Amino acid sequence: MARVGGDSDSIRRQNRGLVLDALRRAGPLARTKLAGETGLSHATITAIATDLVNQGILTDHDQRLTDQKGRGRPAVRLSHQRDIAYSILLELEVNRARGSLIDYSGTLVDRIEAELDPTSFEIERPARFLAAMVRRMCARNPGTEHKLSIVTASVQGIVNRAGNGLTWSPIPGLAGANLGEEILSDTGLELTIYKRGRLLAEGTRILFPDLHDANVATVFIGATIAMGVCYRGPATGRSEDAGTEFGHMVHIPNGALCRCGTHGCIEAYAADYGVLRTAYGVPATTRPAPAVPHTQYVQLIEAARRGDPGAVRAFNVAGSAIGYGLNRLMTVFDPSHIIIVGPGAEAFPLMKDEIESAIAASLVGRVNGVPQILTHGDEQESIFRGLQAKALTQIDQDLFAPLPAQGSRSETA
Amino acid sequence: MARVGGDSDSIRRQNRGLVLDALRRAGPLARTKLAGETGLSHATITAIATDLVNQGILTDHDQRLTDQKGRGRPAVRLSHQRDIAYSILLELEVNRARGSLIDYSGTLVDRIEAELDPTSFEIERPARFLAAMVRRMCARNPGTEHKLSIVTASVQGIVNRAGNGLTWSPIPGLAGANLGEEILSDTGLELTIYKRGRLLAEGTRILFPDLHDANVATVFIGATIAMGVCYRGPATGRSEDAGTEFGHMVHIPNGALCRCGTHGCIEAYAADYGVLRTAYGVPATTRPAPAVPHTQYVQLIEAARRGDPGAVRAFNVAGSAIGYGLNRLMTVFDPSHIIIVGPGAEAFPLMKDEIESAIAASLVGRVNGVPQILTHGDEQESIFRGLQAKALTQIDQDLFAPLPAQGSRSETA
DNA sequence: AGCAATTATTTTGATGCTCGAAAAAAGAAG
DNA sequence: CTTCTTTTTTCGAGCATCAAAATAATTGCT
Repeated sequence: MARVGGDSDSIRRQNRGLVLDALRRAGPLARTKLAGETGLSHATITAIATDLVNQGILTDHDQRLTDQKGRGRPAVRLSHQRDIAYSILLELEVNRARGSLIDYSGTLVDRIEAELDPTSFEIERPARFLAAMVRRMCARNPGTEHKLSIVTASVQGIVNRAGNGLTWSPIPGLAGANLGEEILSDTGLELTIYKRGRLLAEGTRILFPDLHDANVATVFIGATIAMGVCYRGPATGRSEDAGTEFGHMVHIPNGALCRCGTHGCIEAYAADYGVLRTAYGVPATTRPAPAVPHTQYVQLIEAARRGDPGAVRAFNVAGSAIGYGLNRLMTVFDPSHIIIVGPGAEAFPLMKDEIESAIAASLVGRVNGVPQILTHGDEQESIFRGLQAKALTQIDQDLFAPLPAQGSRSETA
Repeated sequence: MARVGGDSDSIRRQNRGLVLDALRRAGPLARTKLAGETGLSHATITAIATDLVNQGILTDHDQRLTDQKGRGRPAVRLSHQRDIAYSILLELEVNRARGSLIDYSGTLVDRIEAELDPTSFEIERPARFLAAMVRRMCARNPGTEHKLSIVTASVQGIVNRAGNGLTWSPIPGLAGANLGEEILSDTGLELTIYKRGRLLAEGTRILFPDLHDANVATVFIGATIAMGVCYRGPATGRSEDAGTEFGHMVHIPNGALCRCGTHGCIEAYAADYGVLRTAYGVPATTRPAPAVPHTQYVQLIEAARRGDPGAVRAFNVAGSAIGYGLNRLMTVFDPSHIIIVGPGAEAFPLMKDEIESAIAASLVGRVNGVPQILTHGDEQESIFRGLQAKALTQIDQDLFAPLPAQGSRSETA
């Protein structure tokens, strides 16, 4: 029952967090700028910076180089000490896996890519597969293995309450496994799992800096339909982000068959396989193909642009499914902006009218207006950025949380 | 851009908030218990308590009375000083308005009830009507007017971004008015507006203490359909609550006509007027009646219990609308519990099967299971409790935020 | 009645973090 | 070589917390 009482320790953590966070967002900064950015006094910044530099978390080495213009003592810019910590980012998707080793500044150090097929995780348990990836990257980059503080993964599916595994996933063989514990016992490393849609939202927002303070829903349209939301609390000022199962919101009860086995999901109408099914008049009860070649989807977009009636109709149906989904979402979360990412961004003009009219057919859409809709094709970049931001923030917190100061053993001896 | 840096002031506020909050939740407590409850040290509790008692916010007068059993120095219990502040709670609904004057301990001091009809706010501007209510209660309770620190209101409809008015409301004549500013300029009092569904959720959760740490969706079923959610952040530990426009989520595109003017809203199938329309075979395009007598709704429940086919079917349709709404909600917010409040709680057994099968027809429902569904008939109590909790918490924060200590003017003189 | 035991609260001294103001540092300009 | 400007550090307080010791207020026992 005991609540956490604030003490001078929590405030130190908070202010150090502020400093590290400001450096993440704005790049290398001089102490004076940091004071302005964080709202702390110069004296405090000096104290914190000295501490962090002594601990090897920050460095002010050779940062005085550039844009020294006017007179006065030149500013020394602080930046993250790149080699104090490393992190591995794992991206899992239906047909590919990618591992990235980044340093504490966020710079990519090494990368492994692998193809997956439906049997991959029958042959080798997912945790073993990922552990092998981690080990291989450590081996290729000597000196990193002891400084590897965190492993994060992007996954598709429904994450369990504990956050260490999946209760369902479109990736065959991935669900059920308690990835977190298995990897921990295998490699000794903590794994943090994030839903892909959530990272997509977080990462895309980073790419649209103007939307930093906005409520945004990010929709991925491609082989699946996914969504994440970024919410900025009006009173608390706190920013939260979350993944959703938007793609599996029921659009039409007992409707078209979805890959997940349910009937009538938005995905079954708006993902690539759904659009193709509609376009070619394949019965909506037909089991979806495992994967649609990218070129086929692009060709369909071309056909619709040329006015091919079947293709046009297929994108109208998809737009309507997405639009009604957004219409329904808006009763719970009313975003000021919607961003469409992934291959479907190309097809947005073909779906725009249907989406907007479906939104306008709801009370909230009518009263608050249709949110502004933006597009961004490259979803891989978003996911990587999101994962990177999550990992680095978590390292920041881990690093300054447990350190009492330097020279703590002289006290106990 | 400047962030808020933590300082000793913020930590004082936080810890005082902890103390006041613990007393709200657990009633009068001795300093020792308070230390255990808040996690603060005894020394700190003494300092804070002394301060708050000196400021007249808390009192330890005559609280030693009861359950003194064992030996040792008897505990002195602290409680809120009842007459240091008062608050007025306004509840606005389609056909009634209620004002309650409560003291700082939350005790009801006075109450005014009034009936509303569709022309009420044509005759008198809503803000004037409410201001008159406030003034009348102050006049009837001498000594309160200078101690009235806050006015809160429960409203139905869509609250604007600024949070001081409504952009739409089912209460005729209420939307558009900038209630907050009008009341401020009329009475000099700050008005805080809360969506009724949100209070319903917050208040109902207070009535189910076991659900304090759960994610709950509270659905009101009656003359309208409303919903609020209480979310407990897994990582942050922060608890948030929010209102939704669940009742106006589109169930069937271009479906039955809703009171809001849109077609196909859940409300149009599941609110009292919707159920009656279905039961008596009235065309779904018929304009809804302004109000349904409570007895008529109860009679329909009775009829369905007896097995009357039209009535049974009407509740099945309603259950299906609500169930698919929950099904869709769960893609965005996955509650562990659902609470049904209001007149419709009585009809829950008639809708249970439809609701649960609709939830089970979604991926999330299938994978994570159907949430536990509870009922609670009295929605008035929930709203009052929610409003009370909001008002008192806000007073707590206002009271200890701006006070630098006592005797601050001797410094400046 | 008087003293020991027990539990609640307050006092005391120390710690840790912040802040404002003043001082020191590091060049640029003249 | 001196003066000016801007950045960074130092210094002395202020303030809220905590642990431990002291004090207060009762009950129970002799």
